[in-house]
Amino acid sequence: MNSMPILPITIDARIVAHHCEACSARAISVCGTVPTLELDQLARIARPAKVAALTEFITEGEESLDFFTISSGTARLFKLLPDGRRQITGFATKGDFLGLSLAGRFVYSAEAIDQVGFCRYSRGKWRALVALYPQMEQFILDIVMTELVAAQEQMLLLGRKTARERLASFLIAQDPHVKEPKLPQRILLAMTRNDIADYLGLTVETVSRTISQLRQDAMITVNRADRSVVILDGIGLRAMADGRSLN
Amino acid sequence: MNSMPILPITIDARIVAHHCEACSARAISVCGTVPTLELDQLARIARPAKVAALTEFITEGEESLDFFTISSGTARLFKLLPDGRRQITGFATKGDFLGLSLAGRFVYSAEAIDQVGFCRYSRGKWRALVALYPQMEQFILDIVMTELVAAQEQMLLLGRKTARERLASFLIAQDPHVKEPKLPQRILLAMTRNDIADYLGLTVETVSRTISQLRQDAMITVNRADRSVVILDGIGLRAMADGRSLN
DNA sequence: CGCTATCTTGACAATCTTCAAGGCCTGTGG
DNA sequence: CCACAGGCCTTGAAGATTGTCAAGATAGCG
Repeated sequence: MNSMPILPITIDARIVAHHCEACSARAISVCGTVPTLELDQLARIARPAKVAALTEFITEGEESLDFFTISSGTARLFKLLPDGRRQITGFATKGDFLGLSLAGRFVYSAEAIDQVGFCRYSRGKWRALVALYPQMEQFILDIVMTELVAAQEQMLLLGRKTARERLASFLIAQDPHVKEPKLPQRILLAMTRNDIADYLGLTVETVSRTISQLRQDAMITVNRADRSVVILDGIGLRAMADGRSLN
Repeated sequence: MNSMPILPITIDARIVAHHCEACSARAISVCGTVPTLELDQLARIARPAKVAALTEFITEGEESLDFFTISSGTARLFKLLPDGRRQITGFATKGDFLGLSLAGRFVYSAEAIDQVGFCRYSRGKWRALVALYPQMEQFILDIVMTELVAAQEQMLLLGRKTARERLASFLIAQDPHVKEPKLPQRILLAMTRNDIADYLGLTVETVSRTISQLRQDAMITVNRADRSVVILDGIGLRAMADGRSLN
């Protein structure tokens, strides 16, 4: 299936490894499982790239030759129906690992929301690397399991939550300080209202109206200029997200 | 974390292995990755059990001490909201592997629909076995990835498909002969209309009405006595499921 | 400074839900 | 063997949440 040997190349490893060593995504990505000393192995097969906003770099149904790890920016992952209905299955940011496939074909598309930096890896060469560093497989299993847990949570949201509950769930999940529901937290949203709608199984109008409601209820404030949201009532929003709210 | 050694027990392995060797689920389950000759290793840690219909054998949020493999019957996997709203995330049958957990707690509940047979495995002993048979980890990764693909497909269904499209998708997925859309196919449903509703993000009434519609449109026939459905127009149903149908 | 994207808001429509009642099937007991 | 009880399923009528269509507001960009 794969042919290129990854070992017998004899250029200076320190130079090759440089872009991986310096990569700020490494600490939180699969790349972190490769020991620093052997990072040149990874760097040799990583093909870094940068794409502009709105570039589709993974297309559902196409042959899945590569894996991707995101190093900067935000991408939306989505599935389409023939008439254009879109379901966003998730957003990918720094450190995320993309390229789930079935029978050699990608199962979703990925599009850059803003400028996105990523590394491509040929699946064949990647497999050879995983064989060398078994801890990578364990790490990937953890990633996939975490994603599966998130996917099931999203099924609950899409199948059973109201528009308000969906928005509350979404906003809380965007909050990087999820753990401490203290102080007002400011969230910067990379995605448009339309993206949020397609992620939550709603329309743009419903998203907009619901956000306005939450603002009127003094649970959040919104700044359209920089697409930021401040959570005023984290406790209340959390209760609403969990379906514990009265209305 | 785990302590019990799994190797030094000296009773006749052929006897211990018996219930695994004879198990009809082994061919399609993780258990199949353990070589037949070493099946006693697996049999020694497998704790077979049988539960009656409506027994909840996994509870969301409880400590996840065990894994499960289903050997017979059908179980529903679900998540609940505090007010009782339920989302069924999947159905498990012979060969399926259960017990996804996060931070040591189950992320969904599982309940027997009819009489369900399964094997329990302590997570600690299981890990020791996986260490011995690395192909098990690969197999588990494949399972989890397949489930993730299915979960994302279900997100598309829950977020963007109409009631008719949901029912069509569900019925097609139940058809064991999915590959060949020929001849009328008979499907035996283990679950109630209520289960189907909670799986598709609808109400019982909508499920019932939509099934009636499909019957009037001569796409299926339904037998309430044995809970069977016959697919008359597989092509049309498939088109509807994929969102290619006109109405 | 106007052009275009995105977002917001309003009025109306539709799908799906809710509430209610009746029918079907099974199993149990007289 | 038949009657009755209890699930489960189906159907109807009314209601509500969300979607659709349309127009206006705001902000970024040349």
